Amino acid sequence: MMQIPTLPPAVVPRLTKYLALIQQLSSEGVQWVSSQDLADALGLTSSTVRQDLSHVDYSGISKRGYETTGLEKVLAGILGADREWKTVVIGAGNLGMALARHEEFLRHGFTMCGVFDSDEKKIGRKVGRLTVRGMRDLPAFVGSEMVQVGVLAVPASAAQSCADLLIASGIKGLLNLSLAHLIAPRTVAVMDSRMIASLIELTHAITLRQNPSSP
Amino acid sequence: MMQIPTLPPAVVPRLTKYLALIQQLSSEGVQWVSSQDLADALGLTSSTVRQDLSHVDYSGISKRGYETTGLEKVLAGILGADREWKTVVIGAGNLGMALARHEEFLRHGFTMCGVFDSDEKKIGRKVGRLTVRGMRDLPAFVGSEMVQVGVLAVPASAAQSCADLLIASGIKGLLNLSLAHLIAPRTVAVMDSRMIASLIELTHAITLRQNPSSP
DNA sequence: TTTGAATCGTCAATTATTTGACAAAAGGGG
DNA sequence: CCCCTTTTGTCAAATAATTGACGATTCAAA
Repeated sequence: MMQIPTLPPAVVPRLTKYLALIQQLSSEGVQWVSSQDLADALGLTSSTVRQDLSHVDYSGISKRGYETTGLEKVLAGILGADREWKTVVIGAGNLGMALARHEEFLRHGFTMCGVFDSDEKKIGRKVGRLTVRGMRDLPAFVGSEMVQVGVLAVPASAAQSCADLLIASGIKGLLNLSLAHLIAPRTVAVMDSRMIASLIELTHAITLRQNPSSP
Repeated sequence: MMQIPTLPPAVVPRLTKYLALIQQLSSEGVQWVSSQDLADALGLTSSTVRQDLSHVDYSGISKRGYETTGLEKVLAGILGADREWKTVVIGAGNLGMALARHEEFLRHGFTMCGVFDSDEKKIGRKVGRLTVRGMRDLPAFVGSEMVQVGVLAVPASAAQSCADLLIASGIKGLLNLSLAHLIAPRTVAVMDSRMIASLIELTHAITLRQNPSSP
């Protein structure tokens, strides 16, 4: 079985950046990429890139760098980006509906197989080739369809209760798009991708830059 | 003028979490919150919370903790969450349209004042009370409306060129929702909130948890 | 074949972050 | 009023992340 050593937490987000960039490069026909190339493109030092890639079971070659196709394959394997992931969206508001139709997800291996909402009025609506279902159907659906990933596109106030239902249904991982902090057992992975929080960090950064005491 | 000392990078994302939680608590009528309360709710240690808040010009009181309304105000000031931010969305696909209508943005002070797309066929479509405009109108619009924030909801391949146009138009900050890495001058703040990248980190975490060598 | 330049892998030094510890402050009960 | 408990603010220790340095390797050109 393939080795998957635990990586330092700071490394994982950068591996996703390397993978994204290398996928682009290899699709453009680039065959070799050096740690310096990656660093320049991503605003890092080449030392950081080499240190990160030392955690990965793939060797570069002096004077050439890393072969894009090989490194792409290894990174995708470590990150799980070489598999299909059955995914449901919770919340059929503007955001949830848009995500259910977002082709980018499919392109990266996330197969949207259901959209759920607690609002009776939304049940039955069409979203692309899917139909909005009620929350009460969720546990059976996740169980029978072997859904692994749930995307929470619900208001912060509903996020924890939706998460609890998904967890009880046997979901493996949650992507939280709400501003709420989710509590989950260690057996379930949770990642936050909170646009509002990012926007607030952004306005902090803007304020700093406009302030004379900034660096 | 208000002090805005530069904060350690690791602290800022946590301040947004404290703010979100305290806003919820104070709306529920909670008047005092201790570092331990915050830590428990967010999965941190109370030491980290106190260390973080020591960067902030606001004192707690022994035996009580921090007053929610006061701390909320100070955090909001530091993070820029007490102001209005004129915002445009670039990209009128599923995601861009959904974001333009997302009430959560407005509720947090981000006033959507324009949606832009390079696709001629999309120009003129209605998005709530807004109308999709062409990219060529963007520079004049950003300038005359004093738009400060741009949200990039375009494919990775178009992200950098859209960013360049926004930067040339005088935008102050960018929220990048694409998988691409953006390059910008230091005068323009950039934050990434890449759902696909988060999903890939999530599948890595799921894979780890299913692997016997995991912690 | 030898030399020179580019680039890797790794180690050690530096810098940053998180944690634990505790004196001082504040409130409440006797 | 004094003591006991809770909780802050801060310091120093422990841990983690990043960077710089350099020998080893590889390729290409002389």
